[in-house]
Amino acid sequence: MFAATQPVAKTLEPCGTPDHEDCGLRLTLDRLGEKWTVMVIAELSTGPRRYREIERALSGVTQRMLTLTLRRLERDGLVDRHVEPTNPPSVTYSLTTHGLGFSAITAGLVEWSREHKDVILASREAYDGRGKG
Amino acid sequence: MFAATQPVAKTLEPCGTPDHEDCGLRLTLDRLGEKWTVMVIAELSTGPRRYREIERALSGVTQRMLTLTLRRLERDGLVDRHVEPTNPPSVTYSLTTHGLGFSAITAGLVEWSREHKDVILASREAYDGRGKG
DNA sequence: CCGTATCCCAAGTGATACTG
DNA sequence: CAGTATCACTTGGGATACGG
Repeated sequence: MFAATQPVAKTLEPCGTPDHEDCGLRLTLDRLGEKWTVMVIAELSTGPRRYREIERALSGVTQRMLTLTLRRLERDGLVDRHVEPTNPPSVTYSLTTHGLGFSAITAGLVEWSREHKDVILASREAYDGRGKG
Repeated sequence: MFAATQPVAKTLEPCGTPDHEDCGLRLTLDRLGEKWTVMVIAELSTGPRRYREIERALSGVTQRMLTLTLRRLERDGLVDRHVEPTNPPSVTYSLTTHGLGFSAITAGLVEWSREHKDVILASREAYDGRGKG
């Protein structure tokens, strides 16, 4: 009960310096900031999926964006792409070991978001409700 | 050693559905995706700071972006803004209890990023190095 | 000291059409 | 099935100048 008024999360400090680029945080945030990344990771976190399966799971995604997202995740070594040379071809995506660790991080994010959704929304309403007395 | 080939992070699945907007993940990701959010949180994670102190700590930030970032964090209830009506005025920012929890989440992100920076960079180089034999 | 107001550009994204 | 190509739009963010 004493920590609330006096924050003590030293872990974060080294990345607030001018040298923050060097700590690699931007690499992660750039990926995370993209619209479909977490949902793709989420879909793959329960097992390998084919392109079409991911597309169907992510309501609203365009082929362009799905492919872009998958390519970037593959480039960063988070996702593995396997092509079965049938006709028509069958392409399967899965998380790498590296990607699996990433999915654990995002899982914490998802959980926190779900738990604090209402707090955030309420806070916004209160904030926006100012302007008169 | 058995988990690497068969991912099992069920926690993520509910947010990959078409109803993903409802889980509040987007609220968190929108904030996180912004360029200066994590660095502001990082700076405040070790204690309250005045506007000018944050500005100096975040090399390269403009007043416009710093103010924008702080306002959005305040609106979401993550940061508290305290004005001391001196002349000239003194404004102090600090993490709320809510924000402190958020900083814990981002701390995990920072740590993971630092540990995997090299893996990501190497993976990119390997990926980009394709095109010939 | 602590902001706000404008302008402007680049990047992320969506829509749509086409292909091996 | 699994993409690629093109275009057009919207938003984030930097530069700069001004104000209480």
